[in-house]
Amino acid sequence: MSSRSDPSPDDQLPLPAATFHILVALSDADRHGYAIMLEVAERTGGRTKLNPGTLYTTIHRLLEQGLIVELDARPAGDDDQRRRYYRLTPCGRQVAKRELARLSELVALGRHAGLAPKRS
Amino acid sequence: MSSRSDPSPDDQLPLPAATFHILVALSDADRHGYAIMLEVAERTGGRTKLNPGTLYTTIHRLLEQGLIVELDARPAGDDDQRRRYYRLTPCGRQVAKRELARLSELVALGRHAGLAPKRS
DNA sequence: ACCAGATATATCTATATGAGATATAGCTGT
DNA sequence: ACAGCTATATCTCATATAGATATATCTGGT
Repeated sequence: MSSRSDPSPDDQLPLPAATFHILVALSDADRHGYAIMLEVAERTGGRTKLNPGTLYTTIHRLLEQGLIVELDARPAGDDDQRRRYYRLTPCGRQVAKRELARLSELVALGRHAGLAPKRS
Repeated sequence: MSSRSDPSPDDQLPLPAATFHILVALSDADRHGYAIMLEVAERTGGRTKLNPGTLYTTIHRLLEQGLIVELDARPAGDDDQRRRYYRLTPCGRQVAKRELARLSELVALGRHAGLAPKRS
């Protein structure tokens, strides 16, 4: 799939599904990888589960692309040294917003075409 | 990404992006491949364009999965023998609906997390 | 009738993404 | 000390998409 003649922040759209889930999970709090996994499962009512392979390779890609950053310090009260915390960058938030807008249009498209969703 | 413990019609969710676009394009009319391409471009305001590689390989997959069927006869008035027309099956429509519902939940998720889309 | 260009389908290779398995180490409670 | 959960990481394989290319058919102009 291609998206336009792209001189803009839409370059990386559409986002892979796992990527979008991770950005959403980070949109309201800094989290470590495993917490992202749990958060996605919870928010989707268990319907979508990231597996480790997808999760960590996607995290690495997001770091390279500058959509998220790793924090130096753990939040106060957390001394589990294994955890690595990540935060959405302004750029990452921007991309997530654009993707949400795109998905939103997609949904509108489907509805107008007569594909009313069962619920929601 | 995985979707549950699947004894149901959600087996094939989440749909690849191109797949969903094709199903939507077929949801209100029978069309041939090239027409699907144009339809998707038009419905998305030119923002999403299927290229031939993606289009035809996806069509073959959809035929195998029984989500669409190829029509024997061309619509009256069309004598372009190159065209191959496709129609959404009841099963295909069901899957498209489920996918729409899933996307719809995704959008709701993003909104609640504070990612308000710019427009729409 | 001829030709150019658009229409239409198809296939090939390469890359990106995701699933699933496996590994390893640090925590927590008993 | 041990079991089991938490947490990150990596490997291999399958699938999905992009992009290039090929080829045939149709349409309009001359």
